[in-house]
Amino acid sequence: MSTVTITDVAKHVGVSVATISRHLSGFTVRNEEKIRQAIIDLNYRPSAAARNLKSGRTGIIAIVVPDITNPFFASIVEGAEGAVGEDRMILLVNTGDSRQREEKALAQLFGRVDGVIMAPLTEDEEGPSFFSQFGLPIVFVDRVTQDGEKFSTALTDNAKGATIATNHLIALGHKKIAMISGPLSTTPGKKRADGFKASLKESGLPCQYFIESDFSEEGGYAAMSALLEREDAPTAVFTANNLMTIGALHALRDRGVAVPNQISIIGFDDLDFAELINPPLTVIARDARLQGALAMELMIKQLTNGASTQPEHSMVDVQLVERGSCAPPREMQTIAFNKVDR
Amino acid sequence: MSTVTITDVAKHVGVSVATISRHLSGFTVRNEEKIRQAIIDLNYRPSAAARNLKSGRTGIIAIVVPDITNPFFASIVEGAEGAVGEDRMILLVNTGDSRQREEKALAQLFGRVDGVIMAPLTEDEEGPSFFSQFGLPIVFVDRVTQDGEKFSTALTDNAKGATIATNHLIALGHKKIAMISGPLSTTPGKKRADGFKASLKESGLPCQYFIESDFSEEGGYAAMSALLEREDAPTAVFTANNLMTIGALHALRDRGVAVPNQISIIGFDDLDFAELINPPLTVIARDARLQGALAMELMIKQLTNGASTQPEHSMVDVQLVERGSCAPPREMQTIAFNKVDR
DNA sequence: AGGTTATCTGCAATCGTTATCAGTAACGAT
DNA sequence: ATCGTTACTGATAACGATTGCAGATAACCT
Repeated sequence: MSTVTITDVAKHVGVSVATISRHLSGFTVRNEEKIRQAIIDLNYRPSAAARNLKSGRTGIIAIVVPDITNPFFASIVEGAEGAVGEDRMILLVNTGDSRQREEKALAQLFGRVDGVIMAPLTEDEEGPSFFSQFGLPIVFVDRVTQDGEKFSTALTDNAKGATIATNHLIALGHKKIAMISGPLSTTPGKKRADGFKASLKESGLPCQYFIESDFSEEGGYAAMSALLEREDAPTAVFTANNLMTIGALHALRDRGVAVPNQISIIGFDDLDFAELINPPLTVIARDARLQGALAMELMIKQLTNGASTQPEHSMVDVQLVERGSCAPPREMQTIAFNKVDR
Repeated sequence: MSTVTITDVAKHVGVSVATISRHLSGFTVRNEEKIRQAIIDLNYRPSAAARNLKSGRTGIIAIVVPDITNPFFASIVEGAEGAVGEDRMILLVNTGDSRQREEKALAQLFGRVDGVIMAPLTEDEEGPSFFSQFGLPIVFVDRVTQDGEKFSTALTDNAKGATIATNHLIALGHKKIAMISGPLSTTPGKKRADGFKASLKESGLPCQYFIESDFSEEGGYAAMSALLEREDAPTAVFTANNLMTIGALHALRDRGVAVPNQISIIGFDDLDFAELINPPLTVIARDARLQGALAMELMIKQLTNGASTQPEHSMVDVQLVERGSCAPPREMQTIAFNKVDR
């Protein structure tokens, strides 16, 4: 427990501190064996603080996420963890969706870490980027800020995902398609909403069931409830992230709305239990772990190549996982019936 | 990007470094305003490394968990995050269920952090506790090592939870009750198994469907599959954690076994979507966030009171959340039927 | 044995900050 | 004018490691 330093080891062996230091950094020294033994006997551990001070490196990479209990971000972190390598560690910061905590964290991180992988809360930044003032290497994951181009990024093909989801519903015959969107101030919020709207327009459908929510379970619940209360309710809904999908499903359940009989639903981001619910949930899936790993690789590349490195942009693909929560709209039958009726 | 030090600020203002340092630590100095301005102009940020070296404190508390993608541990982390306070940060280490990574992490953590909150992989430790060799303040959360008594702990009332679950099934009339258990080498694995076995014994029931698994989704799937293949399959099953519950549910679904009609299931740990599956899942729930917060509080107490502090042990309560996955066994009817038959 | 390398060694400076200590200026009281 | 008190300041020694430099030892060759 005592604080045994390199000097103690040197004295114990009878050599200078320089020799011990050299041994530690892998040089061959004369009393190799004696030193090794002394280190064990004294239970010596080099002071990380002193090393940092000399070298200017900490061997720590920070990951800043808005909400660690969101399985998506947990997977990002896990992926990054897996790619971090032997000689570095990860410092996790959970900003809890608070802009204030995000700022404070970034300020505190300076000097404590070699770089920051982050999913910023919002793209809306007044003036020159808030992040430029810190000389820290930054890699954006999942989300970027306005001037994100200047940094390396590991993003998802959001537009494509939204397009696939929307077209899937359109192909099934839906005309009244709703979207429960994330905040348009975030990258995925904006991009997914854009993809949705573009798909509707391309098919000549009006965009009349668009709700901007907040990526939270509660938000999804509220938005779904609002949609269901409309006189002319939609027949299908695209929820822009996992949490809102859960919220929406709760709302549907609470009101006894049958899926996909009365309403079809497709979510962005797969869920662990998507197959367990009734009916199994159709989703747009992506590899979050891979995305986290990519972000870490970009960071490490930047760290090893020095500040001169050009920013790189990687993107993970999305894909449609059809299960059972989407079906043709009930109106299809009604319309057919009407035709016969005439 | 540049590396502006306290000396630069001192020169810029025309005072000594000592004055700047004093200003930074809150003393009143003469050129207050000038200094403040210089700090902004030069964009000076005190070097954390140098401060650490002087003070011996880092302001960082590590949390070591086996698997961050497990929602339970994610909540633990979130709870701890919430209780960490203004002037400290959290360093997350995900050991990925690897003993090797756990050891390495702990060694690397030394000197980098002021304390460690950890959920160790296993209780089985040969010889004197592995952790004693590090002079780090340690708080165990959810799990302990053999000599855990010497450290502060924030645990769950595992025995009580298992007892409630088992008795719930017994009260419904089940005789053939299975348990898909976690590793008996872990605290929750052992304690929950003990509670299960004690409950059976108390009711005079044999313990013939006990499977020791590994707290993973795959493990739960395999265990459930094995149970279903037995000639004399159980009528109820108690799964010892969230992941294994998910795995078991998948196995049931894949084989088309009806819940709770053919088999009842109760899980330890609530799940976000427990209400969404069909039927809604009955579980033993606890407040993981609270547990994480408690662990952090114990750590902070230890840090502020110094090493002299007596270890404290806190425990979070559990409770039964009845939904729809448990019902009386079908045999009840069969038996009645058989009797009539004779 | 002598000379020339090739290795290894210790000394001391350095990283950026804080703590100690002695010192100076300002001010009021005598 | 002198003294004592208060309130601040600057120089300097740590904190524990790394590293360039110069010197010492060993190894090698003729």
